[in-house]
Amino acid sequence: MTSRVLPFDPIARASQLWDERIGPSDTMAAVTSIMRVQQIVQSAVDGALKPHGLTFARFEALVLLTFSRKGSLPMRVMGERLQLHPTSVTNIVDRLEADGLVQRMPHPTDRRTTLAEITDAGRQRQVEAARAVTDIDFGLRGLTTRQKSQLFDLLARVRKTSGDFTD
Amino acid sequence: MTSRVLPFDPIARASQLWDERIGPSDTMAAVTSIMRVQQIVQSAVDGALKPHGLTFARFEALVLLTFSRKGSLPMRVMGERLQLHPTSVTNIVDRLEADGLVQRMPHPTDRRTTLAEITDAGRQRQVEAARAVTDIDFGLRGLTTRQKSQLFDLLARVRKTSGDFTD
DNA sequence: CGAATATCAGAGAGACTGACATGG
DNA sequence: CCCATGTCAGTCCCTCTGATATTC
Repeated sequence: MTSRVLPFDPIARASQLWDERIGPSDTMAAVTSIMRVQQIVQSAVDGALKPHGLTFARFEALVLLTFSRKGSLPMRVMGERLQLHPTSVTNIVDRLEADGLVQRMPHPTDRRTTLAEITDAGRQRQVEAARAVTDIDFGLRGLTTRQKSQLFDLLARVRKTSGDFTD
Repeated sequence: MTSRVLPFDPIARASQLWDERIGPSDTMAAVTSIMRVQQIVQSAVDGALKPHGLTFARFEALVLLTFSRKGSLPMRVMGERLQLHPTSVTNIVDRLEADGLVQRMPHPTDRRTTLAEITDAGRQRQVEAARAVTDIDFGLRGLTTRQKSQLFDLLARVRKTSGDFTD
């Protein structure tokens, strides 16, 4: 990882140079920061989930199914909610099913669609995994509850403007 | 991409259920949002850079070299600044060099280290690519300058707390 | 018939591990 | 001798494209 502590903020420095030589740097600084923090968080979460045989994407799928009324959802709906490519859904459900955490079931009325149903083992694993990630605060450190809420609000604007949802 | 507009915010909904069934959801909501926005931005930026034969990672490397005093940096330093794994630096410089945008040079005094030096073609490409990404605002839409600055500040706290830098 | 759902094969990206050669 | 630097081979995860079978 070349995990070394720099004596200055590399993004702030790049931002300053960008401003001097290219133009307004507010967008560039925000975007680069998002990229880096995503990397920090992803790495922390994946590390915490590894002992439980999950990645963040698989964990999210498991949580989504846990939260669903019947413990099952059409694969297409999973893709919508998690913003995943259809082939990614297939892949993720493959892995979860291979581990016995999820089971593919036929849809009762529409024979095109496949339901992914969480198993008892899946529900159990979800609880353990949720504890693992909350124990490390999802790798998101240094923010108060209020600041996390601000962060969420700012990012929600971006998601909404980008067409993820309306409301 | 299953690019469909949902009539509600999927993260807000998941956050509410998380709160009811698992515990405080502020961290989960913030982290999930970061993941999603990173995906939005990455996809937009990579799309804008594709016609120029660059990815965001390669673009960042090119910019870093452009900003350097001598137009060249040791690979190790590039890894530090861009927070990249040594093998990723090798990979990225490989691609840039294959496209003639960068040139590997021996270090004048330390024969262990290799310098990556930007070429004239590299500088030119960097200018074109910078225009391409700024034209689409790096895919970061819906925020004012002030909000982008807030976002940067919040994320800088996370980066600093996670040990990216001190100052 | 056209559209929707899911799958598969194959490509590309970057991250990481472990091993290695070279040199300070 | 130990450590630093860079490379290589190989694995993993996710993403996307294009093609396909099935069903609505």
